[in-house]
Amino acid sequence: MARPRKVERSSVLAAALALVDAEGLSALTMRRLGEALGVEAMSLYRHVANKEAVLDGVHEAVLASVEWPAITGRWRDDVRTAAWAFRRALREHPNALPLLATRPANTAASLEHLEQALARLATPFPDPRRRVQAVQSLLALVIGHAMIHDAPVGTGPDYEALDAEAFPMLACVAPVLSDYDPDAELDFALDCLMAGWAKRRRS
Amino acid sequence: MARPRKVERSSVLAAALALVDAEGLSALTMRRLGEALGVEAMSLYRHVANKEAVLDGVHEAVLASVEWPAITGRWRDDVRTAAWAFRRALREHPNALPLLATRPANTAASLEHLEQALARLATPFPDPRRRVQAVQSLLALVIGHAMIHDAPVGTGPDYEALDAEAFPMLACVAPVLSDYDPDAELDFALDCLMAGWAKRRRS
DNA sequence: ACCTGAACACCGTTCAAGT
DNA sequence: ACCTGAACACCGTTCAAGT
Repeated sequence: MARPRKVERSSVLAAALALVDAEGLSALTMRRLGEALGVEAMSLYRHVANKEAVLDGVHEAVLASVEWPAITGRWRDDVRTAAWAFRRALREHPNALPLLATRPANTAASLEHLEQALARLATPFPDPRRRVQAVQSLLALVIGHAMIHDAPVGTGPDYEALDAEAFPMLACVAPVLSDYDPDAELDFALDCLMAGWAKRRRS
Repeated sequence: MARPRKVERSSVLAAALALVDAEGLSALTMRRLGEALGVEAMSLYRHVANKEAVLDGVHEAVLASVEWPAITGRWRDDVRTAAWAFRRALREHPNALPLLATRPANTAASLEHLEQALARLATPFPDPRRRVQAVQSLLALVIGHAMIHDAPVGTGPDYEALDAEAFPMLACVAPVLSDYDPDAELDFALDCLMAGWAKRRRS
């Protein structure tokens, strides 16, 4: 592949993310990563501690790729645009999603990520505990949404052909699944969550 | 380990889940799985197509382990108890969480899972499209919540020691993080989401 | 019919050796 | 200082051979 010579930590992690995006997590091996950088696998150990550190770096790179929109002061807008910015970043790297379930959140990128999200919730949640609960709920919703909808396609279930006796509820909603819009789903979920927040605020 | 002789698909998958629970996904190898069953690795290929099929089976086993509570007809109660039943099942198998991001949802267990969740939402959401949006939001929230809170501990960030200049929002909420209750967070999120649903219903 | 041994093409990682 | 070759202990998987 490329031949950047002058290998360093940042270029190793960039190559790792590119490899994951292009061919999936299982394609990320030290040997293939070295190959992408025009270097033998063993050379990588000069720049990263081990493969775990590479995975941590990929996780961090994904979080760092979120482009946080400017804060306007209208909290509903700010929460919505921030959620979409996060969702967009995850959509760029669907193959990296499993890392969100295995990497502990103690990197600089993780902290910055949480910092940015918290900043959008200071207005509706003056109480710090509620604010943390709200920010984690919001992030959980976006992460879960990405998990459900960005899985490697494979062959999705054939909802037309399923057994209506065994799965009556699924059969009932099957017609809407043929042209289902995941983005509308997230918008709806954000609407509902924020409506609940607003209601809590008033009471 | 054990010596069940009479190896079959179901016992292979049960052993696989036990191995994942005990030592993590990376410990799940065909050789170790065979060892746990008192058999050589190659024998497993008589019962499962390949390792992918084992991972699919583990995923399915986790979904199938959800103990859906009976439906009472009070939809708020039913949604809440169902969400907690799902959350409890995920908590039993934190090491299997990454599989939720990689396995396509076309197994019998996946369909049954969705069927059960949909059944709790028929009352508040007579419209099928809204019902699907709501069910996916609910599942996304629980999945994301598990991802955020059930990660292999490692060393969480030391919120006491972080740079208050660089992360003012985190510094502000740091005091509440020392005794933070993830369960309360999910309850709060469910409250808010369902309050939003109720409001939508009225309008 | 079911299990195994040997084999192949891969892994992550170490370490002495090269420049 | 940085990279490499050879090596070790592992992988998933195939297939002919055993019982």
